[in-house]
Amino acid sequence: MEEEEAIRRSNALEKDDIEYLRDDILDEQYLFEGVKLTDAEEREMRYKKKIYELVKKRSEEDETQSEYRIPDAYDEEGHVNQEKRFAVSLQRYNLDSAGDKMNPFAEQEAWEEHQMGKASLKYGSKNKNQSNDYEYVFEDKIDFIRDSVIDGENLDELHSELPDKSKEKSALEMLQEERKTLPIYPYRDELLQAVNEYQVLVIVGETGSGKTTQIPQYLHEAGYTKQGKVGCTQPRRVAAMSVAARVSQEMGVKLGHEAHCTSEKTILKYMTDGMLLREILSEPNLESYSVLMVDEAHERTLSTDILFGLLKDLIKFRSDLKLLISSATLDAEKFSDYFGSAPIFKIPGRRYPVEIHYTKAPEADYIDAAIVTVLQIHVTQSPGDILVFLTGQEEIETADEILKHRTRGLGSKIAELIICPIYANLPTELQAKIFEPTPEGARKVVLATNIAETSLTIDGIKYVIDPGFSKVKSYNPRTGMESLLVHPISKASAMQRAGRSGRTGPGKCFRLYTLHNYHKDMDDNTVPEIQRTNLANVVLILKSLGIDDLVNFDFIDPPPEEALLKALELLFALSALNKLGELTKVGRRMAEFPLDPMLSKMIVASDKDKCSDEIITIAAMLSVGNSIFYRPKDKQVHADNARMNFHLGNVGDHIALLRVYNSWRECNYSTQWCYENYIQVRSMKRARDIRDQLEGLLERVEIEVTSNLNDLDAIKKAITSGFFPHSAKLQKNGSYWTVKHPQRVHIHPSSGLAQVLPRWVVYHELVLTTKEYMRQVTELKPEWLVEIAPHYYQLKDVEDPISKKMPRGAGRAKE
DNA sequence: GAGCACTGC
Repeated sequence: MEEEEAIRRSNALEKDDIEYLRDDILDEQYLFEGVKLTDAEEREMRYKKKIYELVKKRSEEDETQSEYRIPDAYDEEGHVNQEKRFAVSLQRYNLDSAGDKMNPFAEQEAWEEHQMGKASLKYGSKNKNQSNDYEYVFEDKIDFIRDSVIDGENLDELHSELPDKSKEKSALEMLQEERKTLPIYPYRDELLQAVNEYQVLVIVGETGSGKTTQIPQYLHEAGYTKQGKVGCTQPRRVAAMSVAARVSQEMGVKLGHEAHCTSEKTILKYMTDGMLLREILSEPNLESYSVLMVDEAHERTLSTDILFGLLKDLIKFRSDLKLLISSATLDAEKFSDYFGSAPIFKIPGRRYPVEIHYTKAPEADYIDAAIVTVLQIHVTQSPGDILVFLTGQEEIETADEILKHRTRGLGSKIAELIICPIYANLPTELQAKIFEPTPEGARKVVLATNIAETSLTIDGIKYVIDPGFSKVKSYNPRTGMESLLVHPISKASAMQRAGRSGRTGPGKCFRLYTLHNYHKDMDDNTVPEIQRTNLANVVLILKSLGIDDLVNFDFIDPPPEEALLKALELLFALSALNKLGELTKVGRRMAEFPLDPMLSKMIVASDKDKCSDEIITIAAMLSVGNSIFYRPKDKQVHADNARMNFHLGNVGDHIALLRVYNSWRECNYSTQWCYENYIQVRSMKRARDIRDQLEGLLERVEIEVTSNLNDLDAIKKAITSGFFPHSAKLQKNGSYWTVKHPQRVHIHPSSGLAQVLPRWVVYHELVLTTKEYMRQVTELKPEWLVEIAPHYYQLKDVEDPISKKMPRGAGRAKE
């Protein structure tokens, strides 16, 4: 009976299932060797082995090649470059596949060998492998070598000087007591003296030293706020807001008065770096400030880099302005050099030691390696949660599935493993799961993107698994194409990731690459954003500040000259600059909007077509990005159907976005409506915020808010006024050819027009993934191009040889 | 018929 059933089931097995099955057997044998199984468990195991043997035997008969899981392709712009991935792991992979060709059953043999090894390990050899230098976390698949320990800092204080909560104290007094326990407190007077003495100071302080909350308060206490505000910039909005809230609590004032926000009385202001940048536009000398602190400068955001250039110049004219640059250790010298050898002031952080482990040999499949490592930690290491860094949503979903599968069925034999995925596009309700405390006896494993590297901290993490990759946005100024590619992280990122394990106690970090990889294949620092992004917006801001010689602007790291020229070229085409490179009236109006120039131009142009109301909605929706539609893996069909409702009539993606927003507004910004239509509430709220802001700005540039919803052509024309450089023409084979700077592109499959293929389109952006895709596409009448941008398009550009052969409308699906 | 790290205005 059991035999027959096994044969029947083995016939139905897919390749993936076989791998799962084998993994199950291996897991089970490894994890529970020596543990007495119940009868049922033993039967189950016997049964699984039977199926596996049957499948194995059959595959031998078929003489099929055994398959090794190939590491994900590392795509480069336009092609796949395997070599560029960690060379060593590649080497190993090549060796393996060479072996494959000679022996199609290599994998099966390896499995048998493995089983043999198991038998001998049982009798004691396991322990012999362990020594102090080599810590074998598991002998099975991945060997780790303990390499170093990042020392903890300032720990005595942490234990001894906690505030005495036994005495009766007011909340404010308690907060004041707590302030004194921060690592920065003993350095207060020394720091103030240094600020007094030098105009620019580089402050090096680990997270947890209290620098962000305390330094502005110290400056206030020392009287700097009598001459002007103390401003402090953060790369992220949430950080700025939460710090402001904390500080106003400590100062015993209401948020928005003494700390943060805009009123006359504001003395401490926490803001994003982008906000300060825009403030310089209206107040070039920043007269209302006496001190500026650029926090988290090592993150090198686009705005931080621009601020550096502007502030370096500004302090020459404002000798009374104090500048503090706060950074993590690695970049401090560089900042100091840039600001004329400014002194560096070091503040210890509050961190526990972290042990760093490297793999002994490179791992070709890092997802698999990460999963194995999770299971090993779970079985062999003391309690504490695990954080795994992966590159994207898809990887996280895959890892989630495999982990669930592998732990299922183990039931009560191992402690519970709670799997929590986290990435930016995950709906908020699901994100909350990672902050729930782990129940007694269970262990939490967080599968995260880079979001966990800087943007959020999770308590209770003791183990970090770092495969060493992340997705990096890059920009090709020649083609104007953006791409999001998997790339090895920098050493600085690796340190940051490791540090995430030592926040609440001593931690361990398992790096799924070798020490050799770390030294040879990883850059010291991540390439700053300014060198891998579209600079159109930056150039417009600098131009409106009267900075004309951009090539010689004092960037701390200059962007590629080609990117600057491309940006100038675009601004000229949009009529924001004249032939002399001077800002025009249109350009001045555009600069008022905190958007990419093509979006700003679209808004400014909407005045003419009397559809500014619709256009600012579209601009807001486009700025939110591609996180409007929610498409869970198990409900893709429903989600796609819901999405197509907004595309009825093949109106194009821009109008579809407008319909989404208007429908949401009509039902009173209902959350329920979002759920029903597979729309992300969070993104919609953000779109609403941006839209409100844009509406306010319309008034400033004296554009009336007018609605022209019935004339879709007017709306499309306004879109074209901003995006005419992004036009493309259909080719016979269904691909498109961009009109200027010709290259082959395709409509992204998520577009409502992907099946429709209009002859002419205007697109929002080009992205390179598996192909060159246009994302957010709307149909266009070619004569508009000549009408709207006669300086850019001539009749010959839009003459359409196809149209002479095909009647109008051919090549399109029925509407 | 593909796939999207993060952030900001």
